[in-house]
Amino acid sequence: MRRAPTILHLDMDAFFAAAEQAAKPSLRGKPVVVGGIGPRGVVSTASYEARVFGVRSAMPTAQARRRCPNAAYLTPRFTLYRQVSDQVMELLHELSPLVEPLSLDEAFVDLEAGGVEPDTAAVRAVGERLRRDIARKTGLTGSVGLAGAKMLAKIASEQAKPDGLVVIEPGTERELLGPMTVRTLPGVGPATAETLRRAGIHTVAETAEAGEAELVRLLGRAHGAGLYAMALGRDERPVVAERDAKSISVEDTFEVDLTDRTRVRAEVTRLADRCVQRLRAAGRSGRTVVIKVRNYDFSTLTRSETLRGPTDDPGVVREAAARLLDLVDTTGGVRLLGVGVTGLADFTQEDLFAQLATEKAAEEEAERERRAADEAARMAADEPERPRRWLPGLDVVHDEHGAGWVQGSGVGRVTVRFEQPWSGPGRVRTFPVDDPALRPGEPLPLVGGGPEGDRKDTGAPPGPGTPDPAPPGPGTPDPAPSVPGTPDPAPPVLGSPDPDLSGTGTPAPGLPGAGTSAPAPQSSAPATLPNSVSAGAASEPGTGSGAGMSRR
DNA sequence: TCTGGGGTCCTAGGACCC
DNA sequence: TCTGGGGTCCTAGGACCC
Repeated sequence: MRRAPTILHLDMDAFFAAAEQAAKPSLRGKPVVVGGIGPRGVVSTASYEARVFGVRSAMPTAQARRRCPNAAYLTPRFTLYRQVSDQVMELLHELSPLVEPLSLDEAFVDLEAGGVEPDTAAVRAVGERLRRDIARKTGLTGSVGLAGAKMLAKIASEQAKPDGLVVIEPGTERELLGPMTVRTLPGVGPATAETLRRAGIHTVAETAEAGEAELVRLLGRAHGAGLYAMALGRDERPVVAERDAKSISVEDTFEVDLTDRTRVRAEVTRLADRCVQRLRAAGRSGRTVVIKVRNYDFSTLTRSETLRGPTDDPGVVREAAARLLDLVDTTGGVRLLGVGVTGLADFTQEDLFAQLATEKAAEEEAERERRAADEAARMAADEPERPRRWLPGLDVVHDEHGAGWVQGSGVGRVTVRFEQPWSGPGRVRTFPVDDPALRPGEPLPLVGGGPEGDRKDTGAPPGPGTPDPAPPGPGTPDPAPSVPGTPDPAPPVLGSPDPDLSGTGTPAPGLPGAGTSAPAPQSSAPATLPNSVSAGAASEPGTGSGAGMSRR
């Protein structure tokens, strides 16, 4: 606990939704919900306008739609969010070398390590300047908390929201925290709160009064002791820059539960490949392969297998995942599948043992065969060249009308609003979904684009050569002529009424699962056989879990 | 029309070793 | 031959966070 509030916590306000509003002028000041669009989607972020209607993060999107039918429901555009996040993180690094990102929109900064004078006036000035810089550079707002400890800085930024700054003066924390609910403390979720409630503990002050021994009894060693310290305002955790990832995983929830075992196997294979792609992109390899299965009744289980050495070989991960799947009964229907890798290392098996060129060549040959088999499997699993899915919110470019975004689609049509971050609200046009003039586009920068911004392919060419009779282009402050009466009298149905293009990039439901998914080719991977046999294997199929359709 | 996707950390039991 | 004790690895599950 420092004697000056030199730990800064930054939290961008309604980040995803705010970025969408900055990108899409017609949505400014209106309720916007970013998240899963499909029948099983959940809300990632709701704009403040949508929160008024009770829409919250983690709420099922279906429920959000009931509460706020007129909001724009948009699929997330992580490419954009990452770009903006990079800009923000860059600003933070100008303050100190010690920056600890918590997510795309949140980070701690150790101002003391950045040489900022350890007094309230100085850190406050730094915080305010940061907020101005963020607004100037990204067009978005962020809230800043300053305190002598991480936990308190985070609580401060929460209190500062939206678009504010709060300093917690060292020495005042116990008084401040005392009356707050235990849920304020980091690490206290629904389960812990319920345990504490049953013990008559509701506030932070009551948590402190309970004493460490009691908390440890209730919650276990680590959690109890940690919580007790937090309740006293004690938090010595240092700000740590860039930690290496410890696991990499991918998962998909299906719009309709999977029952066909062949299809389940094909999906696990796809997930294994996606997981390895990410693993390789990160330049890592992993030793333990994990699969995750969520059943129709939401019960969830994992199975894992530790290999003899780390691998980034797609075939090896696929085969391990397939073996693990064999341990699981999926007859009731599968809602979600996941594949992950843990025990990450920075090297691969080949680096260590494959100096021999012959071995290397064999490896590559096997790899080629796998890819071919893969391709065949994909064909067989009828995944034709990816039917174009116009998800609401995504960027598009039209040959004539330029850059815009998908407002909705269905019954063979797609509705696009043509506007850019720097334009006025744009107008809406509808096309056949297979209109060759319409292509997916790239996110446009929120700030600094614009007519003179010399963008290529934004479809907002400043000069001549804009055949559109009434393009909402630059210099045309045109407030959406097609929508008279400013506040969208009939807010276009955002999101899609059409079930077949809902969803999150998961395959369309109702595929006949015609997968004659080619059996994986010969493994030939002696270096990565399982090291141990799962102790639980014997008790697996048929018994307990299989029939366990109880609970809930 | 209930409940995403990507992570982290902790606990607990069994195996295995000394 | 009434049975220690610690340490590490592996597996499974759960809570929590954004």
